[in-house]
Amino acid sequence: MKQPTNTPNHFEHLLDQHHLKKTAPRLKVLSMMADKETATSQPDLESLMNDVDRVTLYRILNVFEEKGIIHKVFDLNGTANYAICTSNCQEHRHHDEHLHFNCTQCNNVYCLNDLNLPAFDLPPGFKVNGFTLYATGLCPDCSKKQN
Amino acid sequence: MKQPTNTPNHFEHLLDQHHLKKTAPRLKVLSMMADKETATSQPDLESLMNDVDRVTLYRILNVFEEKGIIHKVFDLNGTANYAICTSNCQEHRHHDEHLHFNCTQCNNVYCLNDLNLPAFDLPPGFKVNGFTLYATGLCPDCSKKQN
DNA sequence: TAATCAAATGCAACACAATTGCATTTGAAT
DNA sequence: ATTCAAATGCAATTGTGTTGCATTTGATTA
Repeated sequence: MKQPTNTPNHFEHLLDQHHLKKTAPRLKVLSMMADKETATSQPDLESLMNDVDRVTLYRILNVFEEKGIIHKVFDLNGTANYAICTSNCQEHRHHDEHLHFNCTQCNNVYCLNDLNLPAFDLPPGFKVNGFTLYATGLCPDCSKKQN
Repeated sequence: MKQPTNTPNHFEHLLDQHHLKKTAPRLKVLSMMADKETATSQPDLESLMNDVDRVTLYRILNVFEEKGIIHKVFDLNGTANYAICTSNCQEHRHHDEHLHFNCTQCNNVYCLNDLNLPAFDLPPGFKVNGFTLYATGLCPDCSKKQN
């Protein structure tokens, strides 16, 4: 029996798990990011959270990232984008070893989790902790519109 | 017979090739970035170029990137880092399909060009233009100091 | 080598992202 | 209901990057 991952109940459970108080701003951030196929940019989040102070949003994003609830990825413009981690993320040790696809047209960042990445080699001396494959190009939507 | 890639002469040639005027600030940017194993962060560049206006630096970095002379990579903090492209880069079409390694200790970004990346698959509909593998962990230097 | 002119630089001002310190509020525990 | 650390809100600041315009400079050509 699978747990639902995008219900208000799940969000409260998530905050409990990480010993974080269940506050309105935090629950709002989670619900804003859920149900989105793509990561949410900081500017988008800020306008979505219009009744919440900017500083509060930054602090929420920071704790969420530290706790492994969300992860951050920078798009082609250097803008921070945030997405809820699907699984395997722990405090101070993310396992977001998936593919980030950044569309050059709509600028959306897709987190393609179900892709298993191939192994790769590093020169001696480098100790890898985590990695992501970052690809750019056209997403399905923009690819269609192109024709 | 191989051409040297980090001499003042080579830099002038590089600017000629891309129809850019050989100016003092531009040559300085190139010499600052050359001979470095790692990419140079924007803040570092700015303090190294202390006699050059900030705006000029930004404009130089932008044309160099457009022309394919350098490429930009964001580190874990979202700070822009710049490195001279080794080869294969053309205007508006970079081929920086190499590994970027970001050390979590010293924050240095290594561009490991000689590594050939494995192939990977994408869900249908995505049209890939370019990609980089972005890894985090400890670089050889920090890895040594750790023990 | 002097004149010319677009290209490049410098300066002032601005826009936006992100942080810090401190006062106030609030969720959870007693 | 009371309490208190945790979380939020507010004011101010720092840092990154951009825009418009005046000035300077490198390459061209006379």
